[in-house]
Amino acid sequence: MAQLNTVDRILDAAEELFAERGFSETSLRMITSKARVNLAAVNYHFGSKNALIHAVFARFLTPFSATLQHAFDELEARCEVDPPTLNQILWALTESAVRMPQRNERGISIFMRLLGLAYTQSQGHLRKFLEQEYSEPFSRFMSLLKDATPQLSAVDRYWRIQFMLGATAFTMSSSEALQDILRNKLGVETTVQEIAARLVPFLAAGMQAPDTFQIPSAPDNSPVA
Amino acid sequence: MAQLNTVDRILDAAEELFAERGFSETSLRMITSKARVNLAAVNYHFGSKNALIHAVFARFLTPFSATLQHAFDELEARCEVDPPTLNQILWALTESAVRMPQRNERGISIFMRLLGLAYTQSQGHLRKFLEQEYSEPFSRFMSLLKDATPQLSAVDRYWRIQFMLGATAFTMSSSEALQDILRNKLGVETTVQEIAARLVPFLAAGMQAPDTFQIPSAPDNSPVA
DNA sequence: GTCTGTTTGAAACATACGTTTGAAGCACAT
DNA sequence: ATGTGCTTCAAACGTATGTTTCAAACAGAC
Repeated sequence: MAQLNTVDRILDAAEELFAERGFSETSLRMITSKARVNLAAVNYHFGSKNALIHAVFARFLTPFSATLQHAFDELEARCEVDPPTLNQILWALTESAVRMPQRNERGISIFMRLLGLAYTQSQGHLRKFLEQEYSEPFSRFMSLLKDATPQLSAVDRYWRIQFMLGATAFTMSSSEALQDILRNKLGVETTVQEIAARLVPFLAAGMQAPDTFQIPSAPDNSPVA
Repeated sequence: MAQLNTVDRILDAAEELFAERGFSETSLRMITSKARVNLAAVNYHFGSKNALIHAVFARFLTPFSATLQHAFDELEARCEVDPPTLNQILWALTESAVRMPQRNERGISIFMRLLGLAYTQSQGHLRKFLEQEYSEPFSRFMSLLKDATPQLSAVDRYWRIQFMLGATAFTMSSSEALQDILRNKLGVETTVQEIAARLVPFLAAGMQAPDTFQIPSAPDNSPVA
């Protein structure tokens, strides 16, 4: 690995370790020793561990957010009259992610895994940070989705978006492990692009599924027959 | 809250706190003070924090596993010739979860959130514990899914199962937060049963989506249309 | 060379954690 | 009443964490 400055070395090490182990489970000492940097460097350059977490996210989220805005601009410009379709929106998102310049071949995996962790781990400060830093592309995505699925009620749409996010974040976040399993079991090689290519139709189909047809009733009978 | 014995008080408190904050972020001191129990009681009754985590899972997973096996038995008995359909399998799973006797009204939320955490926060010891304790119902579920989706290639099925798991684990693991957002934004109350009722059609539709229609190539052409 | 502002370094700090200890408390059979 | 086995308790232990300190090293300007 090239000899980078202290700040970047810390960010690289932190990014990788956070993605591997989560935030609370990664100590500053792990980060600084992986980065071959003095322990105090984190607090000197970033101020605190939480600020370092924010910086890790900002480093890839800020350019991604710009790329995404651009992709959405193009999309809306291309189809002036009708709103973009669900497939178009999802592909724009996917392509923006795939096209992001990666620091290494695992870039997308790490990227996705971190996003999943941001959602999943309870870190209140992170959620707050992401919400106030990147609310614009997010709500724009939501708004596009809304126009693309007018047949859905607001509540249905809300939940189905969560399902999409879940399938994506979860799969991508463990994509390396999943690719390994597939290689060992079926002898198949898979790229992240191919996973995305399988994911988008899945999501689109789920998003456009027929209405909820049944609510399970209250369980007043014995759980075992 | 009724005056239970020490072991149950610890399990109740731990379950709730783990679901709220995750495992690493929950200390034994939080647990014992919420349970109004001496700090040493955890190590006395369970041996270690990890063993306590296992016990929390075992308490609801063991009866759930039995319920599920029973539901699968019924399902296979009901349709002797044709294998159970995808919808039937998913509903059997959902109903088994919903019908589990709950300690309180948030029981299912906690239950689901813990399952989600088990997948995402994956503490190594937890994954190992779950795999060797509950591999049977899991592989049976996989096998049923295989028979229900003969039209899918093994690779497609594999990925789509991951997508389903992801959507489920992810949504359920943050179901309370998502319910809060929905309450504040749209003023809608949602039960876990309703989430499940929305999730199943989404999953079934995604699972049966038409074949992958396109693999994105090097990113210079537009994938849309 | 010397000064100046920035960055690194080794060490310590305060705090929180999981775990262990050993005495005290308790219920119950003898 | 006395002894016994299990449970609770306050206190301490050892370790790991995030953070701070302050001197040393460094780089660039004069």
